[in-house]
Amino acid sequence: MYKKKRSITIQDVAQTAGVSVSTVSRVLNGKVDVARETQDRINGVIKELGYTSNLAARSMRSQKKNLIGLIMPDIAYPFAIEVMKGVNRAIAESDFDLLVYTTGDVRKSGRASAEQKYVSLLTHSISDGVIIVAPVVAEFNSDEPIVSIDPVMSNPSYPSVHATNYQGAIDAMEYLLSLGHKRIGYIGGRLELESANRRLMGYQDSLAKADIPIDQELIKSGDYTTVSGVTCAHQLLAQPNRPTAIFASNDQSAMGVFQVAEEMGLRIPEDLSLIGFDNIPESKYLGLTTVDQFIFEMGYTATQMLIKLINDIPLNDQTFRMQTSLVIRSSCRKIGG
Amino acid sequence: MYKKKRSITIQDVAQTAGVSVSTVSRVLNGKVDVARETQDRINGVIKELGYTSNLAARSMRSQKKNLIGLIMPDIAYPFAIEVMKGVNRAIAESDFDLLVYTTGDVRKSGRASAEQKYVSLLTHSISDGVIIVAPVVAEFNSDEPIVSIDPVMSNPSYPSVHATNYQGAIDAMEYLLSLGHKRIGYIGGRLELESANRRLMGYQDSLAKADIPIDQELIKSGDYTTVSGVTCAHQLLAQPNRPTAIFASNDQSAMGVFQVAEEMGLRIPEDLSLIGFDNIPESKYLGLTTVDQFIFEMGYTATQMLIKLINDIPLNDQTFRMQTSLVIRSSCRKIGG
DNA sequence: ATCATTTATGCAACCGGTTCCAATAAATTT
DNA sequence: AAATTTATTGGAACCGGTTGCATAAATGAT
Repeated sequence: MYKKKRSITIQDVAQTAGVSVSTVSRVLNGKVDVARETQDRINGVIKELGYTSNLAARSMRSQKKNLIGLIMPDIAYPFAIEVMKGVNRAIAESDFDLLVYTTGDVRKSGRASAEQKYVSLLTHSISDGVIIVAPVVAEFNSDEPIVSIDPVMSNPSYPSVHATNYQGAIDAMEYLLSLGHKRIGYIGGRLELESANRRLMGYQDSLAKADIPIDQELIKSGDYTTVSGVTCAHQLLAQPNRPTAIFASNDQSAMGVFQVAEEMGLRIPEDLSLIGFDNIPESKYLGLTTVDQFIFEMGYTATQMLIKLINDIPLNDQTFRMQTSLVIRSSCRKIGG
Repeated sequence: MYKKKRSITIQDVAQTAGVSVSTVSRVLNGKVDVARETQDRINGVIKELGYTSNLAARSMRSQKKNLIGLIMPDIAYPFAIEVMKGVNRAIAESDFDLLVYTTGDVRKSGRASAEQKYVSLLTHSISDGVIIVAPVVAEFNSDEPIVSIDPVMSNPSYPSVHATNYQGAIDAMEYLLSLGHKRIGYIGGRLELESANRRLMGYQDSLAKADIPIDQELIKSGDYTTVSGVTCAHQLLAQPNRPTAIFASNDQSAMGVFQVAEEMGLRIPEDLSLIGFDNIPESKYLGLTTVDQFIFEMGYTATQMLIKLINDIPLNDQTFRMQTSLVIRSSCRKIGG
């Protein structure tokens, strides 16, 4: 039913207006060398026929598309949403429009291989540049600017913005330590991501510095989801000598801990201190003490960097390190206090 | 710096593999009539060169793009985000990928005129179909399927899904009325949207049915934002004979009421009952009693409808009415109770 | 009145693919 | 061995635009 209806092309406009296709193209692109009179006639026809240009065809020849692409495997989790909001803000302030590309599910696409596909999908077709969230490949062969958020490695070949994950973890741990905690459980994130590694390192180094031996039983590896938070929390809290505090490597997994604690009748912070990482909006309501990594700002900054690249303005820094900051709420308490 | 690098095209592949462009195209599209041996060689070259096809060029000729477009003027408010999540879910379950298009700000685009532009932008270029959120125009000239969410009119020319806004408002009001409230303030939404009108109607009709005269002083018109909620709440609560309850036509404006109440030292629900509409995630944390309109499900359903249209499966109903449901939390109380 | 410019427009190539059709070679049939 | 069929492959038109170049008409200069 839909396939038959052919849409109105520039040819139709040209024919109706009695001019050549090139002339129509010129008025569409605001070129000056077309007679006023002709312009008006063509514009009239365009309106009358309801013509709109075909993006695909256009972007195949012309340079500027005024479109920025944002690639994320999944857009339904808080981190992604915050990034989007930041990008959205920067977009709103610019001439560019935004195209968010997603497959809806990480698993739907075999990561690495798919990633390159998506990049070029948007890249040399449709947009002027691309922001990619949590990419896992080291290098893209793309003819367009790319900025990444939270990349695999600390120093990828493309510009990137990421939080000071290591320092953030140190801050979280020193806070817990300062409250007198000695048995601190850790719920890790997706280890293929640099952020997860850095946070884990921060956890371990803090312990070492405080002369507390590392107990492997206290380190559980999750994948940044609430579900994995639940699993890990169970493992952690079922132990006979259970930890007095848990450092969840992101807020989503911390939410899992909240759930398990409630199930088990453990009060937070009375019976268990909990600290997260990210500071997603929900954390405010839950009173979760966490490390703010300013996700919104990361999205905003990445977009600004990308726009600079598109306009051939050199970047001050290839990688922007977003300073994290501990936000203390009510999920931690002095031990025995 | 970026402009020079030409990306790898099908021509390059063909040349390197020593075959014609058409042959490469065939193996790319999995056509059977190519010799095994040739296929392997070409696939090798493709991998070696890191070739990926140009979406724009491809979609210009071929039918199926396996891409769905979602158009929203702004993606940074809760309603939009919930819709996206729903769409995301349906996408994840399907063969399709998703392209979300936004200008980042309603004001950046002159609505109506721009709207058509965006639709055709995605429509006859790149995607197989489009979902458009809160469109204001009555008809689109598009050669592709369209489904709208929360359209201007109750019966637009295109398929749509929207909540039972009128009934939802009635439910909210009857609840308030049943608690003994007689002076009920109303904070309206964007009146160009059908949803805002229907809810207002529900408010008025409920009052009429309960034989309570309508006081224009109690009806303030906002625009669905928290900011406007604040403004309206001020106007409502500054009155000498202030309302004992407020019905905010969406949760975001209800959040504005929370703020103002706190400022004025009014406790909710002790001093003021408050009810919202939408049931956005934040409402749970705020304990806001509200009318759930299942935004996630609307996005999910719209996507399923669209996929049906794309596959030429007829729809049971042109317009899907999502049943609303009152969710009672802790922001309302019996008057004098 | 003639020649040089300028202005307005059309022609045709091109962007990177897809697809129909024809051509060639190999395999089968008679 | 000739005729027919089948399996591969290349050629070329086409999708809907943009753009450099050529041409024609109009204007200005001499």
